[in-house]
Amino acid sequence: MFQCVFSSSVLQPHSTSCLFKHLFYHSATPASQKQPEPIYSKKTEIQRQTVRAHSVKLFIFSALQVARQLLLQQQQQQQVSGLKSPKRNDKQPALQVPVSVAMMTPQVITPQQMQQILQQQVLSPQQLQVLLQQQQALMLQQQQLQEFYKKQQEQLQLQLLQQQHAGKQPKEQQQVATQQLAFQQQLLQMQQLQQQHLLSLQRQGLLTIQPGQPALPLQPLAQGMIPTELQQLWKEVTSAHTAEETTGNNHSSLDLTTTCVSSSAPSKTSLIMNPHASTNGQLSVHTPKRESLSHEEHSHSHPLYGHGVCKWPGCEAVCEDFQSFLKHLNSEHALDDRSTAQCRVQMQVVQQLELQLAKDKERLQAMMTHLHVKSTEPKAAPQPLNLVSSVTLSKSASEASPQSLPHTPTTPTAPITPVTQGPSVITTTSMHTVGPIRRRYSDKYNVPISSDIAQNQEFYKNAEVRPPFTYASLIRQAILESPEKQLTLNEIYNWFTRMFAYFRRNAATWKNAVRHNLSLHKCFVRVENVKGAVWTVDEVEFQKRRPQKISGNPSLIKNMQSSHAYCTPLNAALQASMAENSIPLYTTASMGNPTLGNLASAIREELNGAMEHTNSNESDSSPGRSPMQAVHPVHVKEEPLDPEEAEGPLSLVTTANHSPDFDHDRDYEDEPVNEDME
DNA sequence: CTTTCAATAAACACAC
DNA sequence: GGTGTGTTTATTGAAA
Repeated sequence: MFQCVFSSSVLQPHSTSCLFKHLFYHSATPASQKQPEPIYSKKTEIQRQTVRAHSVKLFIFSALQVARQLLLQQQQQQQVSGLKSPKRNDKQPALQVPVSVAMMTPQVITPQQMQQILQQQVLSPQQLQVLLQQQQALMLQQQQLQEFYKKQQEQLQLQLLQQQHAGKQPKEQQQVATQQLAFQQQLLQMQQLQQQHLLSLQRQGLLTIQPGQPALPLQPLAQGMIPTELQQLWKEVTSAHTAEETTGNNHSSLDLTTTCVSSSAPSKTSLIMNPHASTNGQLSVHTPKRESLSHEEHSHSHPLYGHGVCKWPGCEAVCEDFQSFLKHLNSEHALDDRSTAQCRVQMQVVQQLELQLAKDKERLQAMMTHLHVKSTEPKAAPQPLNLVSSVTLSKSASEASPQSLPHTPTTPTAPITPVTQGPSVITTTSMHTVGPIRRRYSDKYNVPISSDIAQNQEFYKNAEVRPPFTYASLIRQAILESPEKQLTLNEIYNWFTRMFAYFRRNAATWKNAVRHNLSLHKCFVRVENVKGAVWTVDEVEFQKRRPQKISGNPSLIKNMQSSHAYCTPLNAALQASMAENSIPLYTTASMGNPTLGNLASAIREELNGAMEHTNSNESDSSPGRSPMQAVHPVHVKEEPLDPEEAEGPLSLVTTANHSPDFDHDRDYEDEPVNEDME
């Protein structure tokens, strides 16, 4: 099947529809064949998907971490239930709330569902990042609730034992029971919240759940007790203990993220909910929790608050202190459809990833092994990595049945690694696009082109993802990567096709674009020689036009400039890159934290405005280089074809001094340019 | 809403 | 005449 990919790369369709036909012929879906989509709709779809790809990168990468946490949580939960449940079954069945079961239930989200989620493209990468943090916070909270519950149960058992022996202290016991009840209530409400999130998600169309799909969360939650029952019990108990519970320490009781876990002796206070919360059937758990976090010490640990900025997805409102943040949170991010929807998405993702985690790990391992071996392998035999094969498979699958049946995890046809049907498939599927894009691709995310290309080299080579850079940037990169800083047009072509699978199709289109850019931009200087002509880069010219095209997420830029906050947003971009491509192998730290080297390099490059990277493959990960150092002085001959521009050492009009085979895997490598030039 | 920028398409010229 | 290369213009869409 991946032959199809490569054949289509060889194919030079005159139009996108031609390509579509080609693909559709290989597709099993008659339905898709019936849709003669207009070219421009394809274009927009393509660009949507290309952008989406970056979201997906982040999405998958971060979610893996969450899934890991989830697994931990599950283990703990098993411990809890295994240890505690048998003892207490007969005594207080009403208190047998399966802690966090709802969250852990492996509700299978199909790749299609995920794809649907992702295709909505409602969330920017940054939003996803924050969302994931939010999700992690939720998980953490549940975990801690769980632990606390465990401790409460232990305490209760202890007291029950004491009572059995001494037959005293019913009050204490009741109090503990009350605490547990309250705790369970909180759990329940949390899960209700989650369910509500999911529902609103569905309502918004963020998530489409097929009828046949397993129902999502929260059914297991009430396994031992139905909500109304809990409510009733809660009312009863709280009415009995109102006095002591509502007195002083609401915060300590609710401060689950800190106190309950850290202190071995859980607060004896009640886990009472906010009074106003209990009046309303829809208790918002986070409201009391947020308030409880009003301690300064907690502010920095709040996942939605950091560096004076609200980290709610897409918000980033500045809050001077934690209190203002809380106000902001409660006012701006109330329990509405949007926030709940986002939360739901993450829940689903995490649950899916939980199932996928083991497989992905294995796959990652295989990929690492595989790619490490072939890192410098020429592409004479462009054996499609598993990535590519998965692209192809997923493409066919998704085209064949966009929504019908989930990918079954049983696709072990791949020789080395199983072709996963999870995020990676979604990634490649959603970004698998055909046809030209009329889009302004201006160095997305502010990730420097050389870094991005270097980090995602393998990915770009194998996945038909449009690099998020302009033609001008790419051409420049191609030229600068060459030893002589000059390339013939054909060599530029070859660089494009070699480095980017995306440019293995629609050759007429993008080659025209390349020529157009070469001619149009003053930064590209044509130098003639006997053999023909080569193109060079006038860096001054290039830098002149660069400030205008700084686009990307403004918040990203903003955050990147604050040295403190650069970790999160830039991280998003880097993680996005790393998660999507096959490179995490080179940066094994990527599972937890992106490599600081790359980070620093990226930041440095970005803050320096623009700097050249020559052989980005090796040099990009080496920090500590100044922009000037990056410029190549070799074989540079000042020849101000544009005299008004060639004002500095950056003028890179070079001589036609070409070393023959700087490019081993190129078709046209045997075009040594003569030394002399005119 | 306007401007700017980039992508795309296409016509044309020229050389081989 | 075909092809590759290079230039130019126009259109379109996205973003500022």
